[in-house]
Amino acid sequence: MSHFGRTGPPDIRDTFSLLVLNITFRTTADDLFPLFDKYGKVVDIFIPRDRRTGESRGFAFVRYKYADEAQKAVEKLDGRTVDGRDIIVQFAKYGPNAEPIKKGRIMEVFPKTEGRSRSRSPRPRYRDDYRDRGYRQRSRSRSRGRYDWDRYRERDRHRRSRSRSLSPDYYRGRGRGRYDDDRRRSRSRSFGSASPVRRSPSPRRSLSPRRTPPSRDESPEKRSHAHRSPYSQSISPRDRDVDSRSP
DNA sequence: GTTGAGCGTT
Repeated sequence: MSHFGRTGPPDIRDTFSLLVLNITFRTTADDLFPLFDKYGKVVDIFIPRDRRTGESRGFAFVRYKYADEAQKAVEKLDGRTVDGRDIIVQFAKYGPNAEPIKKGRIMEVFPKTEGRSRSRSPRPRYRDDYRDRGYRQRSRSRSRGRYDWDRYRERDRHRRSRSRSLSPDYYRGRGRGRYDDDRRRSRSRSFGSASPVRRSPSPRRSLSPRRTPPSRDESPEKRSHAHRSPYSQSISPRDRDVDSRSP
């Protein structure tokens, strides 16, 4: 396989997804491919990006064809320094559909590792050992605490009075718990078409009655500036050549 | 332009 991430999940019939955390925000699938491919057959690599900025979130998903290979990669690449940062490789806990992995799929199905002390406990919880080392002494302050966001919000308001509901709302959805709730709610809505509207059609207008130019859909300039190729997800640099080549 | 807990797309 040359390129991944063509148009969604290729085929997850018996593939094992590995979650790579702590990767730099600049690390791309192309950088992870050679690393993971060396330890096994990588079926696909996907790096979730942010909808707003489009930047990597700091973690990636590597799909292996075989569990033993995935386990090997986890043991070999877990803790390795990539791009100046030690990445964390572990088996994905949830599936692509925000659903828990079924048993016998990704959890632990390595009869070979039985000899190891890691028979059934691939990992205590998270990187407790890492914390012990003092990797995260700064507490679990998230990426952007309220501090930064507060400043960002103010600054934003000064610029274009961007709807602040966008920032907190978007990040609020990060919790998968809300997904479940949302989904369930959606189903309920189907049941009763005459469901009470919970959200106003134009909440931002109420929030910003002063002036909210809808023309600025979403900083078209920024988007234009973002020369992020559409295959940013794919790790096929050759495609770019083909596309760049003259007719 | 930055950031650092976590779990994913056409």
